[in-house]
Amino acid sequence: MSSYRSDLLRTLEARGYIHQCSDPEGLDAKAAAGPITAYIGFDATASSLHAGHLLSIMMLRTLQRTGHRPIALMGGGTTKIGDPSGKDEARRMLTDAQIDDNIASIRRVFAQFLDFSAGAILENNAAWLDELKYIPLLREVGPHFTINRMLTFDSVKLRLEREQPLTFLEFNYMILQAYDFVELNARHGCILQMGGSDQWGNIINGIELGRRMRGTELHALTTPLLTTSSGAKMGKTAGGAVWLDAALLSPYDYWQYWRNTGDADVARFLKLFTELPLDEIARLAALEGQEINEAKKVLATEATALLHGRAAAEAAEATARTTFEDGALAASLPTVEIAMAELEAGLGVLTAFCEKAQLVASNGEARRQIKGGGLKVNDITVTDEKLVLSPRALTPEGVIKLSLGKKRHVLLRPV
RNA sequence: GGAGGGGUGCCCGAGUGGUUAAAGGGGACGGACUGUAAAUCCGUUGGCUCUGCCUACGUUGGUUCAAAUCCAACCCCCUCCA
Repeated sequence: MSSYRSDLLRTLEARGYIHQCSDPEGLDAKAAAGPITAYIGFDATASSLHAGHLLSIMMLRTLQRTGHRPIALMGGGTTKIGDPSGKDEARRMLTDAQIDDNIASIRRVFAQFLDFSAGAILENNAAWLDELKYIPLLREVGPHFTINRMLTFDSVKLRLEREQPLTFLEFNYMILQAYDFVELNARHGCILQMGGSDQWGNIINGIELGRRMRGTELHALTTPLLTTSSGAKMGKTAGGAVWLDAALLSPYDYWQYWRNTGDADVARFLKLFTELPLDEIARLAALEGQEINEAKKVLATEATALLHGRAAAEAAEATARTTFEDGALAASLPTVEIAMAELEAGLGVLTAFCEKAQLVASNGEARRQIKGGGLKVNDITVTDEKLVLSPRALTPEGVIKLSLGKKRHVLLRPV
């Protein structure tokens, strides 16, 4: 298997990043001969990237670490179209302003993973797509695409087969993504586009277009579609998506996400989402039973360190240790401040959990959780929804610990 | 423009006048078991000032003691025809 000569492909292969590659030998030869430039495109649909994007981000990072040049392409232009791949319905239209906002906050994530002072490039395809003129584009690109072939792509076929509407707007997406590849080749000598396996069709279109328009040889490399071993898509958790933004998901919660990885996924995730040497990972992966929890902690800390920094990662680990292993009260748990006067006046449990701590979405949910034994105050299960918290509930540390289930805790601190 | 089909809760999907906050499944959350895992089992899954009230089955009106269910108009989607 490890017949690759280039450091890049050897690393990607060994760590499990490769699903499909258009021309492994050819790409390997180029990567072995000298630095290559490769890109991955990112939608600007949401205000932050989430754990589902992490695989792509790590791939760009690996690229740079093995001596090549990564381009993170913001889809400022293509997001206005909407990729129909894998979707039953067109997504709602975003305004230009929303897209710009999203891009601004997404850029910050890349600053964590890539070194722009060392050659990494950040582009936004709005820079060229917005300027395109319809007729010239049609004449330049149109002849290279046959409708016959476009209809065979999964993204299109799926919609047609399921009798779901596919608008002309979305139908154009693949053309623009193909155009991006050719444009990046012209601008930066980019010869490789990477992405998730669902992007294969789109990437191949870019390769074809490059060959027909310019006679250049381009390459595709996709990652496996990442699911947990239980089949769920990556990147969902109790509170929603696993955002790669401390403002949307705290480093502590991010650490918790990785800490709760299923046994069957630990080795795979260590290879994909940390930069530990493979022999160290092999040692961790060999742990069994309760000991595998050690491997999960390493995974959580390493993954968190990449995104939020080593200090934040270790702080999260320490908080978790105090809370779960020592059963003690960690002052570093998420904390919500309330007015002392409010507490003195008596604070209803429902209000405390819902309005203050926001552990539950409504008073009704708080009631249900109480009936199901899911809420605790200072580690004592709440049995009466009419319970009123007063300053007497304060622990010696001067806080009240509210818990939903076993894992989610919030401290109320009167001020 | 014409003919037909369709729009139900987070998602899928049943329901064609009252006992329907609405079957079933999925997902999600909680509990038990554990190892802060998986699998399994159990419970919950619109809101509130909660033995009651309010909001909800594309939108707006109407019929009726009573509508997701009947009628009208409108909006959107699909199929075929022009």
